[in-house]
Amino acid sequence: MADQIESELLRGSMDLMVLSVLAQSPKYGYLLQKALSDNSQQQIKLSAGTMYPLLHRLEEAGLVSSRWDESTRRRRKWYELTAKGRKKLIKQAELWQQYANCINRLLTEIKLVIPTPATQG
Amino acid sequence: MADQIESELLRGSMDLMVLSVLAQSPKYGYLLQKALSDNSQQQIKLSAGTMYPLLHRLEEAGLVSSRWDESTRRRRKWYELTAKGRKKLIKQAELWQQYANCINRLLTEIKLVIPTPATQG
DNA sequence: ACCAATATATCGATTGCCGATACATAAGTC
DNA sequence: GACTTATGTATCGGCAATCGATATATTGGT
Repeated sequence: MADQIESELLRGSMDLMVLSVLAQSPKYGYLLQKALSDNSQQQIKLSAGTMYPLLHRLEEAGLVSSRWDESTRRRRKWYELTAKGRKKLIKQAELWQQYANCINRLLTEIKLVIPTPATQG
Repeated sequence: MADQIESELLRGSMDLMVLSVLAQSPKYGYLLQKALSDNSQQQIKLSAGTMYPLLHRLEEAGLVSSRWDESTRRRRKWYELTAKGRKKLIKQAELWQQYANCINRLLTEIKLVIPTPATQG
């Protein structure tokens, strides 16, 4: 089916996607990769080289917190949203809606896109 | 009203926006800035430092062609889409739709997870 | 004479993305 | 036993996009 989405378009919204997947439930990195892939019909692949630095940045910014789990056979670092992270997510989601509406309006004007009812905020 | 959209989210789709605005009609840089701003309810600002290199890249890639107009009092460099540029735009627009749908699906799902905080024990 | 708007352009700093690489354990196969 | 694949976290270097600052020049208004 649909190919993986070009990285060009992804730039800048990886944070939003990671935050939204973590909002569903806490996850460790490897699980996050799978979840994002599954949730996007395998269209969005988050490489390890992108993901781990990203998670570290999110933690640095206080948007997620992490905790090592050594009780399992494989050591895993679990991440979960902080209260700050949830607020940020909500804000970023609203921003995204605005942004997407802008682009859709542009594309609609040149008739490349069939107008869809505006997504609710 | 709505603020200008954060550059974070914009990264990677400036090409698409510029191509779509140029698809409406040929424009020179300064006019393109105004058009993009107007078409987005002043939400998207394309700085000169971003735009000119971007236009040069698009030309380099054969997606737009340029022509100096010296007949007016101010010299202007007009840009218009090439056939290749139109094809690229159509392809990018489709890709955008896919991408936007992915994100929207993610954001829709978390709304089930983040309802009102009232019911939380 | 002065200042804002128009018009194009480059440069450097910053940052995000990603392939390559490294390391380690676990599970399955020949 | 040897080999491969999957799981799991992490860093590094290269590449490319964004943008503020800066430069240059003309036009129009007060």
